Order: sequence, then structure tokens, then C-alpha cells
Amino acid sequence: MLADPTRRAILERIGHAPAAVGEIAAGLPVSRPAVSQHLKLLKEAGLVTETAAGTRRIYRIDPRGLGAMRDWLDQFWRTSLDNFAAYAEAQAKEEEKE
Amino acid sequence: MLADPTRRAILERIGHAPAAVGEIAAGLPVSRPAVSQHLKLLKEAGLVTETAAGTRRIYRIDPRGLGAMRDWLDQFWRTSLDNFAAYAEAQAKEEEKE
DNA sequence: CTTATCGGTTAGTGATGACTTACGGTTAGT
DNA sequence: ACTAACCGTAAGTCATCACTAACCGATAAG
Repeated sequence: MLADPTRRAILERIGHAPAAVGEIAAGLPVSRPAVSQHLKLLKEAGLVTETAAGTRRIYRIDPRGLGAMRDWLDQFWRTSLDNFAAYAEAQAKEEEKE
Repeated sequence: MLADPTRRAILERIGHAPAAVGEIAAGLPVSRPAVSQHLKLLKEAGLVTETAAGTRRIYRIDPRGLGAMRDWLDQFWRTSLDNFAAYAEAQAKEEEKE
């Protein structure tokens, strides 16, 4: 998902300020349909929302999706730290025996 | 990077407890060399550390790399929220004019 | 109604990358 | 030394995905 550089660029672009598809594509070395396809995936992933404004579609960051991803990583980070600490402690006791 | 399911599975595996390559591969539907290749990338990405133990190589989560990634996402999340709020406010003032 | 702008969709192509098989190197045990 | 266990690497294959070109629908302006 966030592996693609173009997709990250798009996210940072509309993370800075909401923008239409054409505007985003103008600042990137790819065509407009490519951006459109990325936005479709980002919308399905819940990272982006779309609002119609005339013929233009304004895309914005969806704080909920981004927050959820943050929470997930945060959770994983914490449990990993806990297990890391637990193992370090167990290791210390093991060496104490010898 | 974290786009690949196998890679996420490996991370969660050794996030739970340190493990050798063969042990990790045994719990996954892929071959041992595949796991080895993933671990190479994860090590280069700073998400994992390797320690030799006889013929076995024990892999662990590297809290620094994982924390860095967490911080990056956290930073991005916060600035996006700020810009989101700023635009909402500007929008409110704009409507106030009309 | 006609024209222009804006954007989503489809089909096809090229590149990236995940995987397996085969091989070689290193350490532990006998 | 010989054998076995464990692992990294190289080469090749196959699927996935990002991209472009072409097309069509919808809205705005004249």
C-alpha cells in the first residue's frame, strides 16, 4: 500500500492541502489516470475521502483511516517492546543461574 | 515493505518471540529461502537484528527501526490533522462571508 | 444544443518482486 | 575426517502491479 512512491507522494500532497485529481497529477511525473487509479485504492483503503465540486473531485486525507493505521502500528510496536523486555529479563535470569 | 503478507507474518512472528529461520519458515506456507530473503530485506530496513547461535541465526525485532517508522507515521498523521483543521477553519470563515 | 473541461474506466504492456530449486559454506556431533 | 543440520546466495519463473493510451460519461459555459 504505502510501498509505492507515487502513492506516498499523493498522500503527502493532499495531506498538505486538499486537491483535485488534475492538480495532483500536474505535480507528479505520471499521467492523470494513474493518479486516479491510486486515489481509487486509497479511497477503498479508507485513507482518503472524495467530495464532488462541479466537474472536479476534491480529495482529502481521511483522519479516521490514517489514525487507524497509526493505532495498529502503535499497538504492534508496544507489544513487541513488551516481549522484547520480557525476553531480556528472562535472559538475565538465565545467565544468573550459570 | 509492509505491503507483503508474508513479511508482516514474519514480523509478527518474531515480534512475539525471537526465532531462527527454520522455525519461522515452518509456520508459514513458503520455503525457507523465501523467509531468508525477506529477513535480509527486513535487516537492511533496520526492522530486525540477527545474532548467530551455533549454526542457527536468531532474528529479533529491532525496536529502533520499528520506533522510527512509528514516529514517521505519527508525525505525518499529526501534520495532516493540523492542515485538516486549518482548512476546516478557513472554510468556515469563507462561508461566513457569503 | 454545442463545446470544453474534468475525471473514472478499460485494455494492454513493461517492470518489479515474491517464490522455488539447486548449490555452497559454516558449525556441531561422532 | 565424515556426516548432518542450518542457513545464505544465485538463477530462473511466474504473478502482481504501476503506467499509458484510448474511450466514455458528467457538468459548466457560450
